[in-house]
Amino acid sequence: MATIKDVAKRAGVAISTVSYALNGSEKISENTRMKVLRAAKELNYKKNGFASDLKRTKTNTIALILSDLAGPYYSELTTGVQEITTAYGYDLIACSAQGGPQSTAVKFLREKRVDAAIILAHNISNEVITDSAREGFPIIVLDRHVENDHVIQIEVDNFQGGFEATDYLIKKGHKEVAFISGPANSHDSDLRLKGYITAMKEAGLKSAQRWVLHGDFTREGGYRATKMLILQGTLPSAVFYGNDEMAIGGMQAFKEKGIRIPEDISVVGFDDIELAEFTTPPLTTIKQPKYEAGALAMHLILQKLGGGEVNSYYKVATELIERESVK
Amino acid sequence: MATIKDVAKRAGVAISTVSYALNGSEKISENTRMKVLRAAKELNYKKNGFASDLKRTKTNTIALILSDLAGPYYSELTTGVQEITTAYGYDLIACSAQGGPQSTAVKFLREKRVDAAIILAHNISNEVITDSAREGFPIIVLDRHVENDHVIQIEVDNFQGGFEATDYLIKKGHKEVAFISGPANSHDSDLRLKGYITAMKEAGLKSAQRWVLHGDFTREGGYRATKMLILQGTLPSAVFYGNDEMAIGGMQAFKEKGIRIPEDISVVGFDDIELAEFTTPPLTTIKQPKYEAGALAMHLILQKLGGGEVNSYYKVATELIERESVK
DNA sequence: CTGTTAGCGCGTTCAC
DNA sequence: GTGAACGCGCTAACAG
Repeated sequence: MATIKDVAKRAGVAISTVSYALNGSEKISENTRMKVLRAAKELNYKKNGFASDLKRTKTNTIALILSDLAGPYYSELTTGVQEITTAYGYDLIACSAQGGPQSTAVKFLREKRVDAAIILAHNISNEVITDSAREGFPIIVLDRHVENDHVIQIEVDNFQGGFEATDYLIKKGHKEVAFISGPANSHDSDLRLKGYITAMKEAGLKSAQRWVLHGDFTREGGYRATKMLILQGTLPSAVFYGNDEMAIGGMQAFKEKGIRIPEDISVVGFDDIELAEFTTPPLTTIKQPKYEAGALAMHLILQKLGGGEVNSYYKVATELIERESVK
Repeated sequence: MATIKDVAKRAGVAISTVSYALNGSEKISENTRMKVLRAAKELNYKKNGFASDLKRTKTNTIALILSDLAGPYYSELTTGVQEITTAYGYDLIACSAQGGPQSTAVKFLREKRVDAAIILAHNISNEVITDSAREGFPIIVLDRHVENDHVIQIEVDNFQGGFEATDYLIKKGHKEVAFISGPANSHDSDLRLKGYITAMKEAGLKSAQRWVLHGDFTREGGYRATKMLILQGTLPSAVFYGNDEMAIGGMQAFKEKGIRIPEDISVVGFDDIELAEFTTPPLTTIKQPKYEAGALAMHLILQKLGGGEVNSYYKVATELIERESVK
């Protein structure tokens, strides 16, 4: 691998001259620049990215940290982030938090391999985050709660979403609405549940214990929870699933028992994943404004990186997407 | 940010001692090690990733280059890559080739910011690839053709897949089969088309010009091509779409015209994307062995990195997934 | 065995 | 346009 030194030698100039010429500085004559460019080409010279990052103490790249590179993939969020990133000449890499403290994500965070990070991963500990957070290294966390001066939080309004879904069902005439929750430690699921309970209460309805079941945000979990619901004998008239994946699993369970949606039971999900549009029937759900969240995250990063001040907490609103799974 | 120097000072030892202690060298007494570790902790010391990469001239990370981080996302492929990567202690990052020569992907490739790369992006030029390829920097390209000694190719057997799909339709009794192609410059689409033509020919059937339509691998493109097909007046009895996205668009077009699948017309796709299972009716398609391709790619990289020799071309077989869109 | 010195790796940038 | 310091961590060689 040719280094800048080789180029300098070949072009017959100083190393610094090569650096200036290659980086488009004004102080180099057109003539010398050509010489340098030619030499670089002949040697197939490529600069070593680290060396330059090391010197600049800036990498110009932002990390998007996901719990698992292999999805479930938030393509809208990524789009939001990506558009802003490229518009401002930053680079974006995605890395996985799979593998705990050994994961790529943690390594990049700790070792300052990027200028800023957007974290959308529940499988990375708060400790790692607070530990890496510091002045001049903006970290944005999505949908989680981290107490730290240098961490900025963006949260989807899960409470409102839960409320909205339940309220919609109630307005449609449903009086007995079940809720299938996410995993026990999920902050999101908790808030959706609170929204559900509040809506029920405000409508003067009871959210009976036996109609709040436990799922885990997976299709399989939704399927199992729904089986249990069916086993209980009497069915509610509607089910609000904590997310779409579980709703899909649940619909599968109903289908197997010959329970029709929405004729026999109504179903609402949460997230509005791409699949939601393609289930039979298409799933009514609460859309998370992922694109907006992503774009906002990048905007905040740019502001911080530019030395500006921003708030440390943002909440983005959900939206009800009416399809055909509710009667 | 504390550096190794600060830690040395605080622990009252030399810089090299700190380095040895932190990297688990034998030559440091337990006592000193503790002192160093404590000092590092107190200062919240994190090593600077670049400095060490620079010295080692090795990053221990592999890049997965995608045409667009925001998908269409090959989650199975990623899984294949990811599993091997983590099993061997390498880091994996995904980056986008969106933005041409300015893209993150190109930068990482040229500037040697990773130890190896897997490229699954048609929007990156062959020139960039051959230009970056060199001894000791394994590059694997998926589903594309690059002439270079240092580039390893893995290709799905698109010809066989195209043949298989068409042959299946023929065996089901279809005599008039249309094909909707991908974009004009797509090598993949070309081979699928060749497979289609060969199957038709072998069965003694004509692949009439008007039944080979042009699409672009998008849902929208499939929709438009299908509209055109319908406009032509007489319908074939089956359509083989160059990929699933187009098939989904096409099914939409048929539905709008009241043409039933599979009663009135049969449909086969290609890829077996996740959605294929959820369309109405579920889509019969050709599955690409993405997981295997990803795992193979990583295995080859590890071998090359370990100094081994590998072939420069691999072909992986497709598989027909029968669902309900064919009569 | 412990710790130190010195120099490397490569590009950037300041002072001349 | 140039020389040299610098960024930061790693490691060989050497002294204690």
